Amino acid sequence: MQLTSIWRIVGVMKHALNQKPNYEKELRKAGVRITRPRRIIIDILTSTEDHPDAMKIFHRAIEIDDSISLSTVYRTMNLLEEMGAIHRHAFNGGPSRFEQAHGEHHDHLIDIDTGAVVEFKSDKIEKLQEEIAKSLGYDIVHHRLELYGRKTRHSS
Amino acid sequence: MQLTSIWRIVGVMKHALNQKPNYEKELRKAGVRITRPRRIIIDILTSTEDHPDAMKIFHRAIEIDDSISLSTVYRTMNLLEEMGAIHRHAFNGGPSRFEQAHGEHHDHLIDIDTGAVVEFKSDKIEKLQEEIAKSLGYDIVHHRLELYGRKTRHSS
DNA sequence: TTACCAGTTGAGAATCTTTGCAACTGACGT
DNA sequence: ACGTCAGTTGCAAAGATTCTCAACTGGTAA
Repeated sequence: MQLTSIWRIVGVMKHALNQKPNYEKELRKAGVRITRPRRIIIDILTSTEDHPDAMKIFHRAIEIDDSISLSTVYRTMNLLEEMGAIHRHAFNGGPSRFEQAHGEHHDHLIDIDTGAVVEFKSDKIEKLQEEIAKSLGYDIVHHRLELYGRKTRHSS
Repeated sequence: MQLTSIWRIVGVMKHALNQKPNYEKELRKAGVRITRPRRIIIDILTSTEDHPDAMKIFHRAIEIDDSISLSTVYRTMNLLEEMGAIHRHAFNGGPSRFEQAHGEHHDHLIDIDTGAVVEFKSDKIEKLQEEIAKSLGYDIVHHRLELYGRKTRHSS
């Protein structure tokens, strides 16, 4: 898998660095209260490699503290998404699934046949986005870029 | 509002041209059956300027044919979204709202304070997307780019 | 360490969206 | 025109997500 200067596969870095960002500190700095349910949910998200949906997160959470409610899971997912700490994916009508943002922003390429997600990042695209927003009179707070594709068929 | 070569505001074109794309023909060509409910829903979408949610579309639809069901509205919205004929927007937890794609693909800048949507298109960004997908071994089927921003504050 | 209070939670109701299935209907060939 | 059948539909039920509100609890300041 080759890397060029305009983008790189963040998934690679993720495993290479293998260190959890300190979300607690970050969130606190942003004025978010760190409660017991939130700490547990964040722990679950930072220590998994898959893309669980709300119900799955809920089940893992009540194993640690069975007083946590599903509402809180949903509320926390929305909060973390707004804070940019996690990303949400939705495949053909199914429930939303989440993954941590690994501290760094990145975009997604979704395989429409398998649902597999490849993470990548392009500074060039981000720069163009800034340009566009500026000329429309806006400052970008965050963005979402999802490419939906299918594996290239080589001469069959 | 100035236009440059890298992007243009599609919303402007929309009003300037003011002509409905012939979705029926397009969809038929793509192998989609044009049923009575679908025709009605498409008519509603192509003749409105706002961004109605499923319930609103449903109510407008049953005024024309009261046998149409809400499920069909939802199913049709999903179908049209997959076909690229409409776009879906979701603001802070509320129900999804839809708008026709005006035949041409375009991206969105969403004002996080007001929910206002500005449509734009950048060929440069699309080209970069193609490049990235190709080097990851994929062909892009469609994509979604949403910028979330806030009006730039000028020297106050 | 304590009291305070705005922000958060749990529980369940409400809302939004998808699904299963039997009945129905476009599109196509005759 | 007519029959056929895969694709659609309406309905009801299930599933997913948000909301309401009284009770609770982090963070802050005395």
